[in-house]
Amino acid sequence: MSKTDHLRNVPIFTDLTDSDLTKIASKMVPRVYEKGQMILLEESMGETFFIITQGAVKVTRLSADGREVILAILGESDFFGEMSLLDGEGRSANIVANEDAKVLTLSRNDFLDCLESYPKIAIALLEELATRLRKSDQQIESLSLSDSEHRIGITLIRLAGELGTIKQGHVTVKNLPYQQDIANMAGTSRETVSRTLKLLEDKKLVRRENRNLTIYNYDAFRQAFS
Amino acid sequence: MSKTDHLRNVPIFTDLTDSDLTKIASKMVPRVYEKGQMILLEESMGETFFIITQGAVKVTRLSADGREVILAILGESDFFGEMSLLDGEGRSANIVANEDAKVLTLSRNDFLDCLESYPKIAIALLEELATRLRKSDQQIESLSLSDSEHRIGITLIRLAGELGTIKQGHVTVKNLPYQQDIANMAGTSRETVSRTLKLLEDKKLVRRENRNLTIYNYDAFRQAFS
DNA sequence: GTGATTCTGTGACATTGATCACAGCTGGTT
DNA sequence: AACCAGCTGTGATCAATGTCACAGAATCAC
Repeated sequence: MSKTDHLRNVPIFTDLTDSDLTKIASKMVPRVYEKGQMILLEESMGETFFIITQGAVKVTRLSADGREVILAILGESDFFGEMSLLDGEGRSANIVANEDAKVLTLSRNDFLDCLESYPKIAIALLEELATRLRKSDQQIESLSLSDSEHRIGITLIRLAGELGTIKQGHVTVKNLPYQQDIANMAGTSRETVSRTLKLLEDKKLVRRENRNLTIYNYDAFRQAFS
Repeated sequence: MSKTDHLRNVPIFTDLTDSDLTKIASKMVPRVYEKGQMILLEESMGETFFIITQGAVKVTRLSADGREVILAILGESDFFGEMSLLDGEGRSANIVANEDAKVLTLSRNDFLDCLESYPKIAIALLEELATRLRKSDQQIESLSLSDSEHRIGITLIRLAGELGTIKQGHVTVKNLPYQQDIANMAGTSRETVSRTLKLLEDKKLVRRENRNLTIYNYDAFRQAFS
């Protein structure tokens, strides 16, 4: 797939004409990362905008004593790095390649030029940030009010939305993240995730085989946990 | 103060000329709310953009069983309502007047027109949303990793930032919110807030008298809790 | 000022879920 | 096949904190 084709799939660029896309694509520089490699470090100054063309990354924050919170897992056609370009603050999160990943990058100036030249991009980006803010608010609610079973359920829903494929009402997440990562997303411990997954399986809400997880009745599951 | 004067203080409008401001101001309709009055209900469709000219509001989400999370307390020159205008989803939060409040409102269409006509507004708004997202991420981290004492400390810092006044290194928050509200911001219980405030007072980190709270050494306090 | 209402302080108790410890699996490598 | 590393399952323990109960303050309304 050409750079331009990749850009077409990115929500904030969908409104543009092919010639505009090509113009932007010409400014983007591809990069490749291996699984586990750090893409961006907290504290460093943000100077680049990234679009994922292949693979997945995780967005994390680390506490002083090394514990990790996973804020999001991003996949193909998702983008990141826009935050510090927009408000000029330093990075607030680390980005690590969760699998081998390819990205396209845009420099700070080119990114800001895009925003000025194509108001539609700015508006689409506003839309995207609004959606993310909404998800964050949900996350804050669930961390504040829910017990671990619910938080893990909500996390599975998030994962299903990001990584799953729907087939006649049930969703399958292939290559489920490790329990430790699920725990870091749900704000709980690895052991609790282990126990809770078994519990959900006993309740016939999900099935696991190998590294895949199936939510039997996605709608009912969402009903029950949100 | 005239409508135009109020607008000038709002971050997303600061880059505009007086004549532009006046044009926008002419489209804004003032409204008044009494303390405790509901301004926006979750689930209703978002059709209005609000700017606070006086007083304060709280942004909350409610769980099924009636418990409340306070996502933010907004004061003069803050705005809200933009989220569902941007992404077209329903409201995700309730807004309640926390004290008697005056606001200016702008209809959905006028708001979107503004964004199209004045790209600077869109960019300033992007900046603001990026900042909010950053705060949400911090909040998620602290809910995931910190114990109740730290979460309450961080909440006091938030309140100091929103409502406090700095004077030679120590910050005073006049009219501290009720402990129940602090608890709902910090994701803990009212009783724990009571005990923790006393603890912080015993440690000589804060002082309380009447409804005011003083953080003795704001910088050190932030150091200790973030 | 008196009473009513709402907020705050504090002890006792119950419960959730973190942590520790270790055994069992699984998948990749030589 | 044998090994190793990293992931997962599971019991035991225990601390943090939510919940309940009630008394004492503060504030409000008349």
